[in-house]
Amino acid sequence: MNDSRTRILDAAEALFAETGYEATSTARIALAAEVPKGLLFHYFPQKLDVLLTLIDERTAIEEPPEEPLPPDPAGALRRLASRLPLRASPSMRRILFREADTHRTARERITALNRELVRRARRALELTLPGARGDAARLEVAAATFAAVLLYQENLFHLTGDRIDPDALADLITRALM
Amino acid sequence: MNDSRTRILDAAEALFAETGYEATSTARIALAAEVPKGLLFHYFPQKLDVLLTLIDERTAIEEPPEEPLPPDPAGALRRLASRLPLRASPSMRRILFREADTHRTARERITALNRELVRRARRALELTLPGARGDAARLEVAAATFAAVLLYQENLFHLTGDRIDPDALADLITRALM
Amino acid sequence: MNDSRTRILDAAEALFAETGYEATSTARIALAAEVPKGLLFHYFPQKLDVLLTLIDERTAIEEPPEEPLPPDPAGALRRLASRLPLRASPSMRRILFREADTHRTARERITALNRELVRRARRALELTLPGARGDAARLEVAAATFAAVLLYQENLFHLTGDRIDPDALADLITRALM
Amino acid sequence: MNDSRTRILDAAEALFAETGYEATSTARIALAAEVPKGLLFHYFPQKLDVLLTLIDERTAIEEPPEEPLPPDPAGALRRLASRLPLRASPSMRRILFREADTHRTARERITALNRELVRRARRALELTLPGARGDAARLEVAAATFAAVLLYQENLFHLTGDRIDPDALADLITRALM
DNA sequence: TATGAATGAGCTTTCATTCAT
DNA sequence: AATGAATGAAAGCTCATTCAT
Repeated sequence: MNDSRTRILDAAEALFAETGYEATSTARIALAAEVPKGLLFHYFPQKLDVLLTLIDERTAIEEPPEEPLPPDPAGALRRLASRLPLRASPSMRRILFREADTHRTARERITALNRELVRRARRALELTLPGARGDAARLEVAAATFAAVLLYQENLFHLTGDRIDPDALADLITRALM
Repeated sequence: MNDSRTRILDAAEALFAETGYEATSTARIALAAEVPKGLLFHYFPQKLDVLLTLIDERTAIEEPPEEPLPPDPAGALRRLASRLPLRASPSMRRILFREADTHRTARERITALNRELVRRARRALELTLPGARGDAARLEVAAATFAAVLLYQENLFHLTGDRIDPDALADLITRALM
Repeated sequence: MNDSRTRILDAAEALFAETGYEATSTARIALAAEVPKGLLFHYFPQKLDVLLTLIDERTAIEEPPEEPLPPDPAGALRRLASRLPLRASPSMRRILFREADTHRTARERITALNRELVRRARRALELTLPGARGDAARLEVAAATFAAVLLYQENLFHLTGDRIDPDALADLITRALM
Repeated sequence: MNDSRTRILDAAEALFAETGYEATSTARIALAAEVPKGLLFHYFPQKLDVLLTLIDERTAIEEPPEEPLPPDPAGALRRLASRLPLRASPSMRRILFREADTHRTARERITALNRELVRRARRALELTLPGARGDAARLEVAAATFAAVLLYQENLFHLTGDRIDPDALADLITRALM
């Protein structure tokens, strides 16, 4: 139901990801969505509302899952690395990172994502390396580093082309704490 | 001499950094540079040329310095972290990262920066940790991780607000290799 | 209905005829048509489309009529001369000839007009001068000459101011073939 | 001597012929002439002066030659047809005809050319067909027709592509008067 | 909801022309 | 005579947005 609205958002998602928000005209969105130009403004009074709606409805920071973590630190980090706690299509991820510079809403999502990622990494390390708890500061740095690399990959990998193997990363971080 | 051209580039640099390339009109650039609109196109036939010229003339990947590295790995990494091998103002850095998604020239600079950064980190670790040379793969991951965090900071720090202490990072990486 | 589009074409037709395509600005067309500047580009994405549409919609090469020709050659040519097989206003005719040099579409129309004109003249002479059929080459030259003078008048008369009387022309051509 | 001025005129001649006066910018002329933009305006205060100078200096209507005409009418016309009494390069001829619609100076040259052409044709026919002198009106039409076809060829031949053989034309006109 | 014509501000770019050197 | 930076009006065109139907 409400086919048009969805088609508009689909088209905008694809175009924003490819060309960027500013360089995408509402006319092009309507054309790609096969919807009359006027209808776009029926659902989204301003062009900006299309972007905000996309971020609002098509990106979400996930809660940590219920399943128990693997007992070893490398395994725990590896599982974390296997999937960012961000429910969003590849297109939406690109949009989120690209527009974060200029749009608060996108920036807030990324901040939340970063925070959640660090929190999970910290918790995973705390649980699997009880001995390391003594040095809380070092553990924090390890968690932040882990999160930074994952977000770096998400954001800049398609630019630099070099990818860090998640397993090797998990292994590296673990070693630093033992 | 050639005051106007410089003023145009200065104005563009500031505005592109603040608002992004697409959202900055040539009229605003000319106004900020206090030159007539037409003059901008005398020096830069297309708006895009302003951006490309900025990247070309105001960003450069530095060659590694001559000075000897500190003998300890943490110290060597720390010195590396203290300054990216990128000769560019803070504004130009923002522009470089923001436009990398859509402009090949910017993307190539970042790729080169990443490569140079990894190369230096690798070399620093090889020289200061001769024993680690045995495990080349792990050393490579360590170098890449180090570079990733530095670029992540450069790119996303002003978004997430969390900063990883470079000294602690250097320490962490070093530990993982011992 | 669709008043604006027609008004734009009307205004363009008048202005192109008077000043030429290149020297007529879209702003002047919109002003003369009493429509906002933007609307012109709603109907015609490029300025050139206005010209091409005019040529396409407002000039047409006519098919020969059904009515029987007068039995005598001079009469037959005279009727031909009385009306070019070109359905187009005087303004459109001027535009067609003036822009033929630089626009293929206009050139093609004139070529078609020339061909049709020669074809009709040849046929008129063949039918009314059965005896002349023997010298096909001379008849062809006569037809081509007749067509050339008519198109010359159309194109250059308002320049030179001298007009050849069509009846006298028909008479002259006929005499040459007897 | 005065190389620059000549180079500007040469470049303008080529460009006006190819693209038309309006569509040729002074910058393009200067570029093609390999002359600084400012210099053009030193020699020609206005762009229009370039065109007027070209017409003034590089087109001229020729006086009739001294040599005696061939004694037969077809031969006399044939010689006339072999060369228009217009001293001008092919480029200048195109410019003359193309700009005649909008520039009085060009129009006046063509009018003069037409008049001279008719005058010569009339005189040729009078001299070689003394018997025809009786019907002055018919002779006038013949001369005008002859001139019209020659100018038509000059102006529209490269458009329609069909060329009337001058010998056959001379023959046709002659026959009509006998 | 749906439609696409209408609007006008603003965009990038072009241009003829000026002028200090 | 030579030069190219400077000027600003105006060009073609794009755009988000409105609105009558």
